Amino acid sequence: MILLDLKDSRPIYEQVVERLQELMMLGILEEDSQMPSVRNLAMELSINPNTIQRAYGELERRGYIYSVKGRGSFVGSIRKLRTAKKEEMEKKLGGLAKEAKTIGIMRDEFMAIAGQAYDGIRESGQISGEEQWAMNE
Amino acid sequence: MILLDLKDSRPIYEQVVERLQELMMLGILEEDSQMPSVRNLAMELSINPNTIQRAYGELERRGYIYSVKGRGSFVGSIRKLRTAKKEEMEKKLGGLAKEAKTIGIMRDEFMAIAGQAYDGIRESGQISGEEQWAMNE
Amino acid sequence: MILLDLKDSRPIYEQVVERLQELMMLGILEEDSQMPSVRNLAMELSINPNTIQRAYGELERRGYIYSVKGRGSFVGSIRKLRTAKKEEMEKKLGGLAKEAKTIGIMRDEFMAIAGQAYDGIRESGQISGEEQWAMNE
Amino acid sequence: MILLDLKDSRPIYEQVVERLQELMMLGILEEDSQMPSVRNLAMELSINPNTIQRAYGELERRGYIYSVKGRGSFVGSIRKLRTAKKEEMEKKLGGLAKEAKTIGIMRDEFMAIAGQAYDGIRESGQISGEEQWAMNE
DNA sequence: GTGGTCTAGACCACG
DNA sequence: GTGGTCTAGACCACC
Repeated sequence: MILLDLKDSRPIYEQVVERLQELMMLGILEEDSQMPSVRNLAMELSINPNTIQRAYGELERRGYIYSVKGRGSFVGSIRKLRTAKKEEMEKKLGGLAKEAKTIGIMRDEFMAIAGQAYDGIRESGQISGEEQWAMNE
Repeated sequence: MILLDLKDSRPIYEQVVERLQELMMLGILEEDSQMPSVRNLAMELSINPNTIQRAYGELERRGYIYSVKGRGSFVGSIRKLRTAKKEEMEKKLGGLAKEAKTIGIMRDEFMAIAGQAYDGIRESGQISGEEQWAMNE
Repeated sequence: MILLDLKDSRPIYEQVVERLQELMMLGILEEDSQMPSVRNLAMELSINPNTIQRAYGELERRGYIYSVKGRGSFVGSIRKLRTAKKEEMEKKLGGLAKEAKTIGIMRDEFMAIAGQAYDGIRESGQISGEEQWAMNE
Repeated sequence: MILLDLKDSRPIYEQVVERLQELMMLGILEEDSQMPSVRNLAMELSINPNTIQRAYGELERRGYIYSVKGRGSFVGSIRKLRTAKKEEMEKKLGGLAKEAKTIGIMRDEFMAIAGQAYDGIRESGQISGEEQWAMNE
């Protein structure tokens, strides 16, 4: 369920955070259901529990999960988060648009690229062998 | 010509790389013209020559400049670079589109956001048109 | 009578302690009356008896209740407790005042904030007056 | 300059965060000045660098400092933070007021306590021997 | 030298 | 069993 790319420059804990967010957005991790325990998930991904701990900390700070000592971590209210996530995306798109302008890409061309980007998504980065497979739900 | 933001979390060499790319795209640094020398540029920006060295290394690796031993570095073929840069942008947009899909944003909505992003770019304290000069070429 | 919020980050035993203190302050649990037995209360709240045990331990340590071996736990002298509780609050307020001073808040401003805090307490989704009952005494 | 109370139940990194915030608010750590390095501060306080790292991470997240890899950490814009801090304080006071109401403290009494708290601040918790002294500026 | 990430292993509070 | 904190020591990217 979670693929780690050890070759990726992004830190592992961030990859975990992002992937778990996706799983919630997709409804695979349901609201108020219990998250895998820090230790279990760490074992399944063959990484250190501290790394998972940090990922969970991030998720809690961002409101995606809530944790209770001695009981576990649980999926938070997803509806509220979806809008926040959307705003975040708008900001990223804004940055990209700005970049496009500086290299002389006009509006029409930019929109064309965007449309084509949305339509033809071929799994970026064909699975490169070194990736790890873990956590079969 | 180059503005460094020391408060920016991005490494300095990366800021230099990006800004130099822009200057080429805008035609301010012309094809086959000579780049400023490493030590000169370093002095003008008041940063370590190693940092410029690294920036130039990056630019060469990406094909933006070519160096001739004993003579200096020169701007590469801009036309080729512009297409490369555009492809890079397409890839980024693709990633964003993929992300949008996972949280349930449909095509129409995505395009609307993209258009709005291109049109209404208000950047906090942006100096557009007449940029500040930290280095006179 | 006691509402537990499993989503609250505070430990359950602490929620129980606080709520029982309130019930005494409000006179709902009367002086020298018998407290519910550990196992009864645990069953009614559907939580582990150990948790109630710990809550009672805390209450006894703080002087809110006293236990008689073989007979049970009983509510202590409320008058004494009220003053203790008030002192505790004074200490907290003192800490807050100290903090206020360090960031340059003057007396007038501090008092204004305090007054406004006492008057306008709008709690999100607060059930005031007729609270929900999780346990009928 | 920074006192750690190892007996305090609050985690060390949090004590460090709070103390550093105070030092900024008091102007002892000036805007845009460089913070002590992670390793140095850790050594001076005789704690693990990771703990300082975490404290700095918190401070950066909250906007109190900004960090640049390879250069160091620097004090951020304090003016903006002061207002945020004040709002946070209002919230705390609100919680305290609510608590006061539940135990039957009326408005007049609450205000009296608040005033007295602001006036007579005797350093809470006389230095208890076990505290550590470190980081003489 | 700097900050940032990760691992390994430990201890604590909570249920 | 759970999450949370801390230590010790390592490696990396950056300047």
